[in-house]
Amino acid sequence: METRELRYFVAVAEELHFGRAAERLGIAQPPLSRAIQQLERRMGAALLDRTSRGVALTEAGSVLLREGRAALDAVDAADRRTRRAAAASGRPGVVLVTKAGASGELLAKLLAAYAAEPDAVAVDVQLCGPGEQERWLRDGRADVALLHRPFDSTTGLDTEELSTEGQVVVLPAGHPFTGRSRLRVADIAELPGLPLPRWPRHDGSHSDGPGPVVRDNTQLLQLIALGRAAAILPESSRAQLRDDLVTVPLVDAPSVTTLIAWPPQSRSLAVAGLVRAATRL
Amino acid sequence: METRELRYFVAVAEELHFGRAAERLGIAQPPLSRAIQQLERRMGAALLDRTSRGVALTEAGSVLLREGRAALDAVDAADRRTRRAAAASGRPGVVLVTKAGASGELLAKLLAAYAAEPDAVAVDVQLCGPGEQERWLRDGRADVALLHRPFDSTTGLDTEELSTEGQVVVLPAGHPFTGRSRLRVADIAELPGLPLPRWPRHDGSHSDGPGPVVRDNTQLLQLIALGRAAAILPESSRAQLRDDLVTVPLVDAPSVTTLIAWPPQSRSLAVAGLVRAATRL
DNA sequence: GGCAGCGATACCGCTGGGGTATCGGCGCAG
DNA sequence: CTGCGCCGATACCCCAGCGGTATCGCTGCC
Repeated sequence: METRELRYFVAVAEELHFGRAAERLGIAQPPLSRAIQQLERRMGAALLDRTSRGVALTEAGSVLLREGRAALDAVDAADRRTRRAAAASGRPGVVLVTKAGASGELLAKLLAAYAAEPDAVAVDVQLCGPGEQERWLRDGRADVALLHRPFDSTTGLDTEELSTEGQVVVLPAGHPFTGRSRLRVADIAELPGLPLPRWPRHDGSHSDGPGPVVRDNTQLLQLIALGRAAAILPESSRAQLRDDLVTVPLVDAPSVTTLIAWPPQSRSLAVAGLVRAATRL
Repeated sequence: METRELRYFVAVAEELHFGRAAERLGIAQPPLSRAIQQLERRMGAALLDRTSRGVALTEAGSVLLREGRAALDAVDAADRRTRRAAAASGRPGVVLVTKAGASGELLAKLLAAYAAEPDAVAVDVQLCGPGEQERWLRDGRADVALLHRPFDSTTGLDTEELSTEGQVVVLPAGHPFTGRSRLRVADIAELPGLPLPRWPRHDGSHSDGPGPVVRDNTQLLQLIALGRAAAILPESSRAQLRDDLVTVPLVDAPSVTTLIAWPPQSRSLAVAGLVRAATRL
């Protein structure tokens, strides 16, 4: 199976429409139809159910969609990491990715501790959207990541736990609850007029609910300051809050664990050094 | 990057010889030279150092070898799992792989417990050589495996611990040590005339040493019975020993943990059921 | 019944992958 | 030092197959 065929199939399986998939791939529709037919013939299996009004995945097709995405990520990773190894030949570097606005203090300490090691190399810090770190590791854009359990999935990655912390409720200054010394999750559910915000899912859609839609942390904090929302964040994010916001510990919220993670087949000395520095913090 | 190019490169990188690689790939040598040159041009990086007497990997080349193998495994996995999904359409099955001659009793209990579940599907049990389970999971030949820490690597797999046991020394009946109630690792080192056997490595080579070379368990047990070797095995393997062999507990050997493992992106209900049954044992 | 949307088919041109023959460089035996 | 053998690169040819345009056949809908 060639990666070209896989890319074509994944495009059709995602769009469920040959025309749109062809456009996305930058080719005409007939060659795409032919390529998928040929793939099905070679696999000896129907991957798509064609009706005259569109396309649906068969059971085998949905297996190939899931496995094919993973395979394409692995191929992309091979490509990117090879190019990086070639470009950085001589003075290698390592790419660390983390969610914007999380674990800032810990990251600073980690970078300082690692830089003090004798064989330290340059660390390129990249920020990405929530939940994207795993993808960055799997497709080779990054070599090592900081993740946060239970928000990020760690399946298929090697990890080391770094720290655990509780969560706090973030409220606008002056809110009646700001006098409390502690809150419970049940209290939040009925926070008068302060719904929790809704983040976009990976596909761009949103869950139903009353909360305002936010895209980044600045929006979130602004909405809280305006008295339109509340939020639940890890304790450590208090350091970055504007002073018109108040936090109250949330005693029964799940605690947040920060982990350092890397792709399992990584044999890089630099990644090993970072992990060592991180566990010694 | 196409899988064809990757397969070509991996072949050359493994053989370090264009002629042999071409033969292995079933093509002539000149197209192979051209394909590798084209790959290097497209990657913008030298992957091989050619001398007139052979070939060596550059730094970027060894990165591509490691990452490329992983990518090809992922592509193979997509292919195999799709074919299996298509072939088994309607009544799905699941492939479990384990080392021959290990954890037999536990496996039997697991299969019985799983078969008793309401939505159980057929389980195809495959046996493979030591240390090969990980590969079977990664390239799609199997869906779930029984592994043994610390012998098998679990990097890149999701796992659940099932049981932990000590190890015993296996001796021929009549050996002076068979009277002992316990032994230490230091005692084994100087077992008079009974060296530990040597297993072949993945590449077919052997470590140096006095022990006889063995390829499977039957050979091993026969050699022990003949008084030519001793072995260290997990306690549970006592059940399968011939009665001309005697075991003595080894009190300071690392304990052996049996785990159930599956590929991280697995979303199969059957695998989930097996894992559930296993953890409930 | 006509039309619009969608995937399949027919046909064509040309890129590029694979083959054979041969070259050029280097280590080595004599 | 010279001739030979080994190895990868180059030259050149052929055709499989990919991509393009034009069109068909089916189906749901106004």
